[in-house]
Amino acid sequence: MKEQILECLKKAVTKLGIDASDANLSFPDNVDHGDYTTNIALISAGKSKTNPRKLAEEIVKEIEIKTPDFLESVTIAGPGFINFKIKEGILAKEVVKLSEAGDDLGKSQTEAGKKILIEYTDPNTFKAFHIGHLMANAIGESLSRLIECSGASVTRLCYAADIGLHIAKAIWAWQRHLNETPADDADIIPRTAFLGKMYVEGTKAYDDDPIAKKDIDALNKVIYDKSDDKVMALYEKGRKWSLDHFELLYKLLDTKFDAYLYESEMATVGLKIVKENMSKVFKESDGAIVFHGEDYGLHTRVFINSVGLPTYEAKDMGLNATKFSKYPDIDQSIIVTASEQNEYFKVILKALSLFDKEAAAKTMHIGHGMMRFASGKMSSRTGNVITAESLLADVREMVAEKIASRGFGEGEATEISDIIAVGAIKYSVLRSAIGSDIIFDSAKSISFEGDSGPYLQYSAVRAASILEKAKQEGVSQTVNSLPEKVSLVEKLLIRFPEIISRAKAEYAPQGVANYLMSLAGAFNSFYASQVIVDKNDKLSPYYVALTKAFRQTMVNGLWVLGIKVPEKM
RNA sequence: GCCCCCGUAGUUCAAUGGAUAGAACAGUUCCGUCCUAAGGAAUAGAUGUAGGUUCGAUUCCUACCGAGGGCACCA
Repeated sequence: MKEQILECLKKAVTKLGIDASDANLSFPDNVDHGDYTTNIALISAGKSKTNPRKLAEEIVKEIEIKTPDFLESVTIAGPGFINFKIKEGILAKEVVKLSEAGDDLGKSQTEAGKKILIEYTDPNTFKAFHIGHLMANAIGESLSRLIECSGASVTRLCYAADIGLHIAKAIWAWQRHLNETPADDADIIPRTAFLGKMYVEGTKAYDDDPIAKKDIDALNKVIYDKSDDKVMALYEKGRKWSLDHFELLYKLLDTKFDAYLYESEMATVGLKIVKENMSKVFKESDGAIVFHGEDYGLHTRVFINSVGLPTYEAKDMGLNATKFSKYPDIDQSIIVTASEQNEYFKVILKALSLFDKEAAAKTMHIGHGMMRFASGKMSSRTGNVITAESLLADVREMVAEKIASRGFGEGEATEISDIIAVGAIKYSVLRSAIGSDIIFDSAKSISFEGDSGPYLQYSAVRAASILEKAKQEGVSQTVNSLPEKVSLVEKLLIRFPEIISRAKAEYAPQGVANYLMSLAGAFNSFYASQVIVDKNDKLSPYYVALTKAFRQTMVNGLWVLGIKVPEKM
């Protein structure tokens, strides 16, 4: 319908000598204004210095020569907006169609055939998987799903830091606490917690004690060179513990990576690339190999340090090359990290563009905000972090208390608690613009009411329970009568595909989150205002279809956010 | 010092340059024979300051104030 209105609008303005490329249709903020609106008269009146309302009148006159028959009215409002109202009966018919759509609702094929690589989460072995990683994962997963909705195929990559100074710090401390090493068959959480503690201790020693610093730097080289079996045994053990733990979390968070890349594998290839491009891109400076970003309005960064080890920068060069050699036919490579790396990635992409223009053009960095405490930044260096594990445990416990009186079996209760806890956490991340920081105080700041994940899940669950009742009461599946008037629910439902495609175009999952909130709110008002399942009401089959369309839209929309809907809650 | 981001109700967040700046939480009131009250209805409350561009600015530009991030051998 949108296409038909737009075409009709374009025809009308072209006749009046207005550039049709300015023609646009959007959703008015207030649904009373109509289903679609255009500000074309305002735009072109500005250009040609004419009266916008008068111009709008002329446009409407042109449109009215042959108005599409599904339109109720075309009116002018405010300073010169042209509002299109679709006949309510048509909207109702449209919703009945939506109720039969299923899992494809909201999906398109506009990007079919495209291959997209997306890297996110990027945890560090030997360090805690904290709520910042959880945030990164929620955002990356949602972006992946938005892209999948456009028909493109998505390859999810996880790049784990498993080499570098942070690990030398942890192992240095570990060597001093060998007798405290947890057993391999101990629970995974205390094992990785031990590693995190070692990291904090090693970092402190590195900063405070010059001798320890020297030892740790030397140990770092030993790890890169794999020159000491005892050290490597600790390294392998700790690395495996961390990776095993991450895997458990991915499962809980409903992320499935297609491939894992490790920093340790990028060192050699990264060194090689930097050395190959020494003259034109990288330069020697104080014994290190650097890229002079200043020449491009950026800042200088070290790619190979003065003892010949690749820094994160060089390894990123290797990572990038590996991505394009492993997946030669990709159209786009997206990297999602915290926004503290925004400037860093500008430098990296500039350097890359100087020797591989095509790869640089296909690569995009998306910076997401950071989880912060009201008192300041989280820091895994000092151990001032909340681990994903502890947040999940706290939130799960809050959910468990809420559902305790509902008589679920133990297994069922655990499953429901997981789904709701993860939903509550992910929603609290995804409801905001991804670039902005989130102030996080404690699990108490995760909401279960109002603008929250559980509110959305609850609305969908309640809709499911209505559908169940309709089945039991034998309300007819075929819709024979349609209402003359529709509610806000119908008007919002038909927007869903456009909401998804816009969120995808802008890499903005919060557009979906905000939409689902409005939709759920509209449905809950509708739910409260009338009985949906009623055998004596001839409109009941229609209301049931509406509920079905609502339920499916919620399920699909929440899927985009990486949030599951439980059977009951 | 230089560069980048951000300042919206008491709080946490929305708002492709457009119409009366939306929600939620907290506050004050209501709604329990009804499909799950994690719900619904009502009420009060906000664009840091000063300019500029524009028919129109929360949105763009400038300055100031305030808060964050980044700036050489960490990741």
